Parts: sequence; structure tokens; C-alpha cells
Amino acid sequence: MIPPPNVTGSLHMGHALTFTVQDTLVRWRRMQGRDVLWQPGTDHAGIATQMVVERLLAAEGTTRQALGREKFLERVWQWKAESGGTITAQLRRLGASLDWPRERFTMDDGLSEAVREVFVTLHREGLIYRDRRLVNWDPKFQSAISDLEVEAKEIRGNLWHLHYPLEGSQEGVTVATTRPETMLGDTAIAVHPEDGRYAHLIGRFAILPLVGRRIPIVADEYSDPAKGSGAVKITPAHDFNDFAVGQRHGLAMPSVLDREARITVDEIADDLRIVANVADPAFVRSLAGQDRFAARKAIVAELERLGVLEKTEPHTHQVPHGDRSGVPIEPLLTVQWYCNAGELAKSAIAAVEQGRTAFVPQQWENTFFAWMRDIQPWCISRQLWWGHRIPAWYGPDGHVFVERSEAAAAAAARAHYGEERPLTRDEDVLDTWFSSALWPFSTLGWPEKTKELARYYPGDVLVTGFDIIFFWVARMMMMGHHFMGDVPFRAVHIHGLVRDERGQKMSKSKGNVIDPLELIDRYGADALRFTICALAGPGRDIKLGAARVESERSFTTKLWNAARFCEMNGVAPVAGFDPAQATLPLSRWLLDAASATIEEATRALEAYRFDDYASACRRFTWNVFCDWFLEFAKPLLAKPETAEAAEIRAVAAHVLGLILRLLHPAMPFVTEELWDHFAYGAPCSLIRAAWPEPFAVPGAAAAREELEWVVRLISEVRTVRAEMNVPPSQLAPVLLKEAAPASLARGARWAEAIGRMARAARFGALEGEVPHGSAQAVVGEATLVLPLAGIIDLAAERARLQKDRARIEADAGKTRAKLANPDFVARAREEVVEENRERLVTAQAELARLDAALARIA
RNA sequence: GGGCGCGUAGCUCAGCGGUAGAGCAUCGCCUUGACAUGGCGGGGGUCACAGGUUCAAUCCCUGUCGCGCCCA
Repeated sequence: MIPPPNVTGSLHMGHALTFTVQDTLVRWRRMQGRDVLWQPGTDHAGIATQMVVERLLAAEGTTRQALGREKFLERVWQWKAESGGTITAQLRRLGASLDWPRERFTMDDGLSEAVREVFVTLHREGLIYRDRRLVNWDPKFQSAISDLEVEAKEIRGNLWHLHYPLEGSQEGVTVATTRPETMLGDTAIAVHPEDGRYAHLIGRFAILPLVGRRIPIVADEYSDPAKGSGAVKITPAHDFNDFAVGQRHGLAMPSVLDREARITVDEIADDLRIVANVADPAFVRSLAGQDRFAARKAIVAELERLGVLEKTEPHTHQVPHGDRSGVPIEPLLTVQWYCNAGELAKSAIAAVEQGRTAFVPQQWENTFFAWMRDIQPWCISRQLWWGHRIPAWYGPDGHVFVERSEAAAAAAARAHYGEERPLTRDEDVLDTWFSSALWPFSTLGWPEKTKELARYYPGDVLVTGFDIIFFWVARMMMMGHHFMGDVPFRAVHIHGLVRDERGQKMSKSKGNVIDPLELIDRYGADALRFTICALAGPGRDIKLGAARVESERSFTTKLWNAARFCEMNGVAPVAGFDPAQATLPLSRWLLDAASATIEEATRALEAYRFDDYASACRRFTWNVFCDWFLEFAKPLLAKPETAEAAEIRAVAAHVLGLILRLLHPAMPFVTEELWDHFAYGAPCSLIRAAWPEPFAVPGAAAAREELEWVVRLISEVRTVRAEMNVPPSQLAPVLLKEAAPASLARGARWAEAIGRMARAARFGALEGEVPHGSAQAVVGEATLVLPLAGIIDLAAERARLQKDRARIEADAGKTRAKLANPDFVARAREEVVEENRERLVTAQAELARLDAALARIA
């Protein structure tokens, strides 16, 4: 399932990450033969979309209010038809293999019906209700928003210390505030019940400056004696904490700011009175209609003039801001629709506790629990036009009828009133996340009992970023459980965020955003996808820069070139090829390594370890198939048809096919191209090809031993030659001293490869004494001798051998010390002790051979 | 203030009880017939610090320092 991206959105790096991860999983599971549904779609993004269209209207010199609701909505739909498909088109370029015919939009008829059904049902169950309480009000959008859409920003402001005179006394109380403009709505002063300084004042009254209102001094633990003066002014209609204090003490809750965050005096008009040198109704009335920031200035000036302002100190504090509008949020006392999230959360919490839904990595369940166990009522109404309009109708007396349709509401009203009465529909729409919460089942046809619903609910896995756990994951779990009686998905895989190369969060304002489409243009979707997989370790943020994608592209190129080489050498899939019938050690060794890689890659994907998956595939393809197998196979591939050459070609084709299948989830484009080109199957069939499974290779152990020996020998010769600065053009004999007959036989079988890959002029047993001026190295029981008289510097060779010797001696010393420790021998696991004994024996033998080599050139 | 995570090679990151790995970068050699978007080889790490547990600690525990995120 995909998190429905905003219909307003265009593909960004975060999308590239999440969709790459999801597509990799989806393609892999599909190849495994699973019946995969990957549900595409977009959500209507209430505020964001409305903003976009309002901006268009502004450019045309009009507004939505001028247009009217109906015309405005037409306009939004028109915009959606023209521009809403941007992101889904871009997803195709990334190679996301969604089930496109099943694409849905949260405002589709079916999904809208699901929304109404859920709303009505929850309302009947008492889990959706209207309430008058403080809400996060966004003055720019002029709508309520949920707690989650608010982010705290650190603001450098001031702490104003104000002197509130006591009624009938020369005394006063000092209170500190960061928001003096709200003081018009103060209805109490709170002090801590155990604060001795103020005990005598509890129950008395202060006179609110400017207004002249008589306000009580109450005892409430909310007041922190250590903060400021220890006394705090209480403005219940404009602060969440104060609201709670107001409720506890039954305080009046007048609002002094309106929906545009301008001063309003309507609710305090009756309180205004003249108090000499303290309060002046004319001043307060003059504030009406002023913006909150202008009002703050005016009020501070007036307080200063009156001598009420004791001091002003700079103060940095957290101020809630609308995450989309960017303006400070105004807590406002309004009637809104709420969803009882606390009740719905219970079963979702239980599902995670019982492991019916598992977070991967698991630690994210802590984040989920912490939020869910302390969840607040969810404000679901928005004062917008674009969205699912709340299915509530009001009678003339304000009685509310919540029904699935206007007709049903009319019928309910008739039944209620006993006659026809005019109804007006609620103007508000629902939070976009309300419909997104239904996505796992609304997209499958719910409330109809469809085949799809039976088949695909619950889903297998949800993939998303941790920033979405609250917004979407938690809400889907609540709604899914409530309406479907089961979790919406069994696993939630949480990946990190994409950052730039320096680890900075990408943002438009920082100017460090990387456009994934640009990367695709430059390096290809496969390179981008493979890079993302390679970086997608568990629970880590991903630092991604163009340079990284560029370097990963070389792997795509390498694969392409290897395939080209195969093609040039007559490698083609052989129908009915059976890896168990391969006889050559080279074939068996490669097949065995391929099988191990299949196992490794599969295990990695099962564990959501995309980094391990990528590196297993890369390592095998590049370091085994290309670097060694193809090199070893060259003479056979160049030969005309012999049985051996035929086998190698068949094996190469088979393993290349395995590589294409293994890499397909990460690199769909190039693998598909090669798959088709080599005709591994019908065109475009790779996406449906079977995911490979590990297989047994007869004689694998012997083949491994043989090839590993050859690889070691060639590597050893290469190292010696490189360190002795022997240019590749200069061939030199490679001779074995004191080699066992088996090694000599093995060497003879690989003489050609050793000659070519180790630049050996001649390869075989050393006859007679070690020639003067030879370089030497140890391979197993044998000593390699490279006669290089006149080419090498003997002093350098001595130094090289001594360096090797020192390294081995140091290791041997550590091992000896370990084995000399009776505690180790007695308490360590037997295998470990044995391993160390063997290590020591090997090291000692190698030391002896190095000593002999050194003696020869002394 | 509470919680989570992270400090491992120049960089990005694996490893998480048995003598440290990869990719990139770097250095040297190489235009050899798939690939210079390449091949071969080298150098580079008291695994943040301090204690503890253990025969054995990069890995487990405690604390300190530094960095990041989330929630107040």
C-alpha cells in the first residue's frame, strides 16, 4: 500500500526513497509468486490543495469567496484534472510498479461514501461528537488544525512583568507574560497552593489593568513557584493550560481575539470600567479590530504609561506555528467536531502489544505507544471548502442530524419535529487524514463486502517514514481495527529520512533539495534505485548526493558490459539446463557461489535489509562473476564448440539469468532490457519470472577448494609483482617449491589462467635451487618463487618478506598468549580453542617458510 | 525536563562477544580484445572517553563527553 501522496505534490527525494523501497519489496514478492496488491492513489490534501487553487484565483484577481463554494469546488476539480496526476506520472519514471488500474483518490465517490459511513457510525457510537473547547486555530487559513499540524518554533520574545493591583489595597501581584495582548481576557491569577508568599492572597481579588475587571486569586498547582514571580495570569480562552485552570475553577472564558487574530471586545464589553490610573474603557475599545501584534505594542505602551509594566526582559520561548501556514497558532474557543481517539487507540495499542502488527525496527513501537497512550481528542473539522463535507444537518433550533445523505437527514428531521423543517448542512469539511485513515479498506470497496476486501485486508506491510507514524499509521490502525475488526497491516517498516550529503534535512528554503527526476535523467532510474537500496540500512537517515548516485551507476555499466561480453561469446540461455549436471570445477564453484548469494539476498530482503541485499548482489556480480569467473572462462568461451565450452556457456547464461532476477527488484530497467535481449523469457516477462532459490551443487566443496586455491595463488603473485614494481608487460616465471603433488596437479590444470592472470611466463615446480634474485611468497604448504633477477631490488624484497613475517609473528604471539592462558583453554568454547590451535600451527609453518625464504636471499 | 538514536578508515556506513569490513576517496602500476563509467595492487583504524562484567569487549552493563531527532 502506498501512503497516498498529496495530489498537489511532485516527486521529491523522500518519495524516491519510500517508493524505491516499496517497489523493491513488491517486485521481489511478486517474483516469489505472492499475490501482491500495491495500491496507488493520491489524497486530496485539503489545505494544500485549497491553497494552490486560491493562489491561482489570486493571480486572476479573484477569491474563493467571490466565486462561491460551488464554483470554487468546480475549479479545484478542474485543477486536479489538469495537474493532479503529476506525481503519479513521475512515479512511473522511477519504475514504481503499482497496480495502476486500481488507482484511487480520496475524494472518489466510493471513498467518500466510506467517509460518510464511518462518520455516521462513529457518531452513533458516541465516538464522534461536537464540543466547545480550545482548538489550534490557524489565523491564516482561518481553520482549526490538529495538534499534529502544529510545530513549536523557538522565538526570541520578551517576558513582560506586569503589576496587577489588589482590590482595596496598596499591594499588588506581579505576573509575567509573553503575550500581553491576551490580558484583556484574564479572569484569574493563579498561585501555587503551597507557595507561602501568596497564601494570604488566595481568595482575594485583583483588578485587571486596562479592563478594570475584578479577578480572583486562585490556588492551582499549574502555577510554578520557581518561574517568574510564582504568580501567573490566567486567560482561559487563549491558552491551553489556562483553559484547564479555568475549568477547574469555574472561571469565565471570554475570547478577546477573533478568527483573524484581531482584538475583539464584544465578549468583554460589559466588564469594562474606569479605574483611575489603572483601567480605561476607551483605550480598550480603541484596540478592537487591531491585529494581535499591533495590539501587543499598543497594550505594552499603555501599560508602561500607566506604570503597570514593571520590567521587560528578553525571553526565548517555544511558540506554536501552523506547519503549513507558518504563522503562530492562536488557541481559540470554538465548537468543532472531535473524534474520541483515546477510545479508538485502545485496540490499536493492544494489536502492537500482542505483536499482531510489528514495527520494524522495533524501537519505533515506543514512539507509537508514547503517543497513543496519551492521545488527545482529535479535532476533525476544518473550516475549508475542499474536502469531505461533514454529513451533519441542523434544524432551525440547532438540533443536529448526522446522516448518510441529505434525504436521510430530512427524514430524520421529519421524524424528530413531526413536520417538514428547513435544514442547513454543516459548512465544514473533514481533516484529510480522516479519509486517509480509511485507505486500507476504503480503496478495496468498503463498505461493500467485496472480493478484494476479503483477499487483501489485512495488508502485509506498510512502508513509511517515522514522521508519518502519528498522522497516518496510527490512524489507519485505529480505523482499521474498529471497522474491519483486524489490523490493517502486519508489519510497519519505518525507514529514515533523506538528507543531503552533509546530513542536512532537504528543504526549499535551504536550497539543498535534490530533484530525483534530475538524477534519473543524469544517471538512470536503476542507478538511483540501487543507490537508495545500498544506503537503506535499518532505521538510519540516508545521506544522498549526486556523487553517490554517479558512483553507483558504474555498477549498472559493469553489469551491462559483462552481459555484452557474454553475448559476444555466444552465451545464450540453454533450455532445460540443470545446474546439478555441471561437471567442471569452475562451473560448480560459480553455481555454488550463486546459490549462496541467492540465500543471502533473500534473507536480506526478508529482514528489510536493502543495504545487505544490494551489497550481496553487487559483490557476487562484480567480484565473483566478472572479476574471476569470466576471466577464468575466457579461453573456453573463445574456443569453438567443445563440451567444456558448451557447459561454461550454459553456466554463464544460467548465472547471468540468476543475476538479472536477483537484481530486478532494485534495477528493473536494465535487467528487463537484458532479460529480453537474451530471450530468457517472453518480452517483459522478467517482472513475473520466479525468484531464484538456493540449490545444491554436487562437488561444491571440492570445486570451492580448488578455485579458492587458484585465486589465492594468482592474488599472491599479483601482490608480489605489484610490490616489487614489476610492470605487467614484464612476464616472469612462477615456480612452486615444496609443493604437495596435489597442488602441483592443481596448478597444472590452471596453468593457462595463472599464466594469463598472474603474468607468468612459465608455471610449474621449481627444479633445483632457488635462483638468485627471486621474489618469494607462501601459499599453503608451498613457497612461490618468482625469479626476477635484475628486475627486483633484493633489499626491497627482504623488507617485504620481513614485513610479512612481522605481521604473522605478531598474530602468532597473540595466539600463543591466549593458548598459554589456562582460563582460556578451560573456559572458552572447544571450537574456539581448536581454531586458535590451528591458527598457531598455520602461522608457525608460514613463519618457517618465510624464514627459509629470507635465508635464501640473505 | 522525559524518551529514542548515533559517535568504527579521509568520507558514507556495515559488523555487535572470539585477532576490524565494504563502497567512495587516496597512492602506485597498467590504454591486455567486455568494461579507463575499467583492471591489478598498496596504504590507512588504541572501533568517542572512563569504569565494570567476562577466559575474551568495537560488540554486554554503568557513567562521562559530543551530535541528531521526537515529546513536553
